[in-house]
Amino acid sequence: MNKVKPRVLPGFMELLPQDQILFNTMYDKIRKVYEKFGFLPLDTPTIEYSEVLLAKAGGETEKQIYSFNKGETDLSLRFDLTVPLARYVSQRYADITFPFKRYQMSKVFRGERPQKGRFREFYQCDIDVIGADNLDLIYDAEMPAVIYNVFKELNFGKFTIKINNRKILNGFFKYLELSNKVSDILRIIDKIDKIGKDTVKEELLKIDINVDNVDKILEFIAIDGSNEEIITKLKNIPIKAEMYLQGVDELEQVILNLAEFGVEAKYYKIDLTIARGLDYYTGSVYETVLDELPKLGSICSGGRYDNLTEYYTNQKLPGIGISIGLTRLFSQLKEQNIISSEKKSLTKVLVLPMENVNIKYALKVASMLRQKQINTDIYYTSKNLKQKIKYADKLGIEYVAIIGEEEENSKTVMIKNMINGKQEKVSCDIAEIIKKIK
RNA sequence: GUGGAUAUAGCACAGUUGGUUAGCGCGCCAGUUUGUGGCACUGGAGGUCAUGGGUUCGAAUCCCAUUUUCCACCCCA
Repeated sequence: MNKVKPRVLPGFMELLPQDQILFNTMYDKIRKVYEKFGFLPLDTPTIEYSEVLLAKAGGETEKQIYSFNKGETDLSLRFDLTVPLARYVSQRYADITFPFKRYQMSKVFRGERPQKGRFREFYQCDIDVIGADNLDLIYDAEMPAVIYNVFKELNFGKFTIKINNRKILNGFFKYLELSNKVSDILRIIDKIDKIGKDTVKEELLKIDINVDNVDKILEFIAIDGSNEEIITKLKNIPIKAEMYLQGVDELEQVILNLAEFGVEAKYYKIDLTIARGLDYYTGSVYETVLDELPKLGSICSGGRYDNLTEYYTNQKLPGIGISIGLTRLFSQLKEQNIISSEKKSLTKVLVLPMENVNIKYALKVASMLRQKQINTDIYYTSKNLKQKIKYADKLGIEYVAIIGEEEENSKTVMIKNMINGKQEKVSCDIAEIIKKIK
């Protein structure tokens, strides 16, 4: 009989248990920090009506979305968690308490060519705050504060949260009378870290911006210094457009507030080249990089969007959010050996009943341990003791509880420490057993 | 969508100008040890050499096509 070759689609990450344990550890750490800041869990459907997901989309997003039909219905797999959130708050406006803070950590799907660090199915770990009518500027500082706490907790080394404000860029481009090319310009300057100043200049010239303005743009986004110095320089530029002034003002507030959130100053930095490709951002924008691994690019990004729900409702529901691409982050850090899998099992004690032993006794021992919240497994398969112990060894299980005829008759358990090889017979009493495995 | 590579055992690979029965390592199974793992030794299973066609006395090796996967661009997490 011809066998079907077992395989998974390219761009879909699938892990061995030891890697999955590591992945889940990261996932749990992120979730805990999100919850610590008051974000509520949300789980929207993986599949939505195409018209809902595509309400706003266009261009690249639309090309990359997985769509299909079931009967008469046009369906699509979600390609991010932000659009479903916009749908959710628009739909459930009456039942939600605002400001609505939610987190969602789930898989999203994008039908693009997979490559290094680029998946077609991947986890996004999002937090967003949605306000009714307005959303206080304090949240623009809370977002990076949460990021700071997450990456401190994950402990991958020094990182920098780069902060900018779209209003500053938009105001500046308006001042140069380039308003009709804003999204192209943003996309190009956003790549400056990757492609360099000269290529950015070339590309800007290519979209018909005159040399004079190209130089002004490059000069503007190159403004550098301490956060305070950058703010001062921005204020000294004689642009009177309200949007620009408002952007500078917001950015200044965010920087001031961040200190109040207890974020160490060296972990955040104003960077005027941060533009973000997505065009729905309207205010603060963020990108986070690991200082030691700049090649990974942004490991967490987001920003403020004021109009994302306009396709679903007349209610004004401004929001702000950030997203960690966990699948990419995990795969890249694993490849760079920044993180490595240590545990192959979550079992603390493996109970090994010998042949001829009444299984009831083994089950009783396991139950006692489980009642004390100790992860316990029993090896049921009929094999010799050597193989059973080998199983524990291969999975890195710390303790085995050997139960043979001797133990059963004397109501004892042989507890063996697999790390140092020592073993000792103790009476079948949970307190005695716990003493041995602590 | 554009460009460049790749394909040999479960995994990672070697395989000479084309030459008998395609190899090594890891992993897997068993034994040396029937109540004790890691180490060592011994043995074993596992391959239509991606697929199809061509050249040749003879193809994993050369040619063509298809497929696959990877890398880069675009875009993005």
